[in-house]
Amino acid sequence: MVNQDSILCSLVADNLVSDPAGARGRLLREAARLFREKGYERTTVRDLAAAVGIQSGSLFHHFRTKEEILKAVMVETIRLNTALMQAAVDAAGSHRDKLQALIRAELESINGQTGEAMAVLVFEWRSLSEDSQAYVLELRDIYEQLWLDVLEALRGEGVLAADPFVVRRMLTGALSWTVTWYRPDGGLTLDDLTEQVVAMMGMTNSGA
Amino acid sequence: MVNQDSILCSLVADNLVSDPAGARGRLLREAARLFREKGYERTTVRDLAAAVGIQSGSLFHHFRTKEEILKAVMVETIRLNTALMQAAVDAAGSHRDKLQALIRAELESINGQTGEAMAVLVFEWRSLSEDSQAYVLELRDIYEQLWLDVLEALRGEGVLAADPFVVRRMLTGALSWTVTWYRPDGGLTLDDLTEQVVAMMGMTNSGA
DNA sequence: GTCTATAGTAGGATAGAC
DNA sequence: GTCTATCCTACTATAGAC
Repeated sequence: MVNQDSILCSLVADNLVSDPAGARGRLLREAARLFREKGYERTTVRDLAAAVGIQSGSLFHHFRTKEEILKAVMVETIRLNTALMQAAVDAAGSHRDKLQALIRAELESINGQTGEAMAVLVFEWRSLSEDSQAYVLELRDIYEQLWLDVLEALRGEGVLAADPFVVRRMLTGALSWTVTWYRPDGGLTLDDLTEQVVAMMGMTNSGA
Repeated sequence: MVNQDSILCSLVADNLVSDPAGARGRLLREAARLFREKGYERTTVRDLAAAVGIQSGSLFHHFRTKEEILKAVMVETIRLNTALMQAAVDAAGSHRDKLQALIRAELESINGQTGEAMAVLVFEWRSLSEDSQAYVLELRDIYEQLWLDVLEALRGEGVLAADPFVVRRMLTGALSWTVTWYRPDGGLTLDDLTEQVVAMMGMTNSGA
C-alpha cells in the first residue's frame, strides 16, 4: 500500500488540493466540520470566519462567495479520495481483493480524516449551484468508474450475482450511511465492518 | 395484505395523521415536496404558502413556526409507515418472508407516495430542533424494533451471518439511498429491486 | 491580507382588518 | 381563516482604511 501522505503531497504539489497546513486548507477543514455539524445554510460566513480567527469580511479575500467554499470542500475531497481509491485498487491483486480494498478505503474516507467532508458531499449536494454540481459530477464519474470496473470484472467471473450498477448504488448508500452511526470506539473496527459487508455480499474469503 | 387505504383511514380517524384531502394534509404534502426539492432552509414560508395558494402570514394560523411544519411532516410520515410496516410483517408467514416484506415495504415508502417525506426525514434531520428530534426518535424506535425483531429471529435460526444491528443499518443506508437514483420507469420494478437486495444478502428463495 | 463599518436584501413572524 | 402591511432580525457581500 502506498503511503497516504505521499499521495496527499503530490496532489498538493500539483495544486489540486490545498495544503492542510496553509490558510486555505485550514479554512476548508473548518468549513467541512461546520457544514457537517450545522448544515451549509445554517452555517454563516461569520461562523466560518470565527472558526479560523478572522473577521467575516476577510473571508471574501480568499473566496468570492460562500458557495465557492462549499464547492472547494467537495472538489478537493473527491480529488483526494479518487487518488486514494486508485492507489488501493492498484495495490490489490485479485478482483475480489480490489473490491475489498475499495470498500475498506471508502469506509476510511467516510469515517476517517475526510469523513466530515464526505458527509458534506452527501448531505449538502442541493446547496451547490447547478454549474458547480455539473463540475463535481464529472469528478465523481471518475471515482465511480473505479468501482464499476472492478464490479464488472467480478460479474464477468460469475462471482457477483447482481447487476454491478445496482450493487454499487446499494454499497454507496450502505457505506455512506455508516457516517450516521459508526463510532470507532464502539468495539467494531473498520476492518470488522469491511468483513461484515463482504460477508453480507456472499463474497467471504473463499478464493484467498 | 391489508388495504393500505384502510390503514391510512384509521390513522386519520385517530387523529394521528392529517387527512390528505384537508387543508393541513395538503400543506404537509406540498411542504414535503418543497423540502425535498430545495431543502428545508432554502424553502421559505412564502414558498410554502404559495404552494397551497395562501399568503405567508396565513400559514401561522395553522402552525406556530416553520419548524413545526417540518416536525409534522416527519411525525406523520413515521406514524403512517410504522403502521404499514406492522401490517406487512403481520401478513407474512416465515421470518424470511417477513424480512422480504419489510424490505419491499420500505422501498415502497421511500419510492412511492411518501417518498418525498421519507427523504425529508433522512436529509433534513439536522434542521429539526433538539426537542423535536427527541420526539421523532422515540417514534423511530418503534419502527426500528419491527426490523430488529425479525432480524434477530433470523439470526437465531442461523440464516443470518452478520450482526442484526449492523445489517439493519446497512439496509437503512442502502434502501434510503435508492431515493437518489431509483426511477420506476427505468426498467426495474420495486419487486426486482427487493429480489436483488435479498439476493445480495445471500438469502435467496431456498426455504420457500 | 486583515480590519471596521455598512449597504442591501430576504426571511420568519406578528397585528389587526375583514 | 385569510388578507395586507410591516417589524425585526440576520445574513451575504462590498468599500475603503491600514
